[in-house]
Amino acid sequence: MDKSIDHKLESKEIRPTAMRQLVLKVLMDKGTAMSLSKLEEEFAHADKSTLYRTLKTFEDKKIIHSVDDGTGSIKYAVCQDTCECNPSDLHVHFYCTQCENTFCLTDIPVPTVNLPVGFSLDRVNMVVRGLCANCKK
Amino acid sequence: MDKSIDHKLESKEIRPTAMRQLVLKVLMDKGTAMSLSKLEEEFAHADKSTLYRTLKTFEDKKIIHSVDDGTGSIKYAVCQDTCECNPSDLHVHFYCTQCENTFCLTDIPVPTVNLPVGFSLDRVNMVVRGLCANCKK
DNA sequence: CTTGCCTTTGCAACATTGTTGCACGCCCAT
DNA sequence: ATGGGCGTGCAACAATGTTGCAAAGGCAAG
Repeated sequence: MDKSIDHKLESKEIRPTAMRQLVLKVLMDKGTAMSLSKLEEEFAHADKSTLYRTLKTFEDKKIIHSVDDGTGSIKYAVCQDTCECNPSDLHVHFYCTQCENTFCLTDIPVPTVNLPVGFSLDRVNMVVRGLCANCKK
Repeated sequence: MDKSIDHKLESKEIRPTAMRQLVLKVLMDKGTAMSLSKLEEEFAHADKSTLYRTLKTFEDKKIIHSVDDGTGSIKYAVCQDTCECNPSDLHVHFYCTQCENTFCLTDIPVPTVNLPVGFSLDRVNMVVRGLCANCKK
């Protein structure tokens, strides 16, 4: 198993079980955000609740973040190494309506908006829908 | 029944049934976006699927728009009179984590973002989470 | 090595939301 | 009045997310 996987897990104080190594590896290799059901397909033998709790653990420990892309199932993607999941770490996500992949546009921070007087900001979810570069051709 | 309700329905070619008049009235009076289950509470006697299809009809005919605020249930709010549900009509939504209301910030258009080369935009969902003016006090 | 504890896993059941098929009733136009 | 189309109500269902509980695994102290 990849050393960097173990290191990533241990650096966030997550015991590197076989399951967790595999899930993290798949998420890192995939490049796009994945849903729980997609992970279930990937590991045909793994149990749903195990995967579910694995994702929750990862999210709590901030090695992945969740995206609600409007498809009805929450997607998960690995955080940048420097990510602390603060508002300033938030980036725009892109959902391709054709290939149905959800991308992290890590280079594009969520624009700041001037909220009405009295409103305070905690977190922002911004998802752009459209066609990705591959599907647009 | 309010004349303006009927007029609104007919101007979008929706037959003004009693159910539809009531639902539209509640949505207009409420001020915040409502979910299907919230509507069910409002009309204790109405059937879920009727409400569901009423909302779908309204959405198709563009007198309401849907918001996925990340709570797991889709909310619906009446469109501005001038709204055609185009990208340029899109505004930011705000979800208050305390009172759990979802507001249309119709004055705040969704900021434009510079997508990576080759990506094309269809629609944007932008939801800010935090505390509203009422709950912040 | 064995024991005991804590964590992780697997199985099952469940809640919620959203969705659809079907039959009935209503209204309108012919 | 009557036939067709639309709207409604009931029921069942799919998908997603979530939890309780018991078994399996790893780790450390004895």
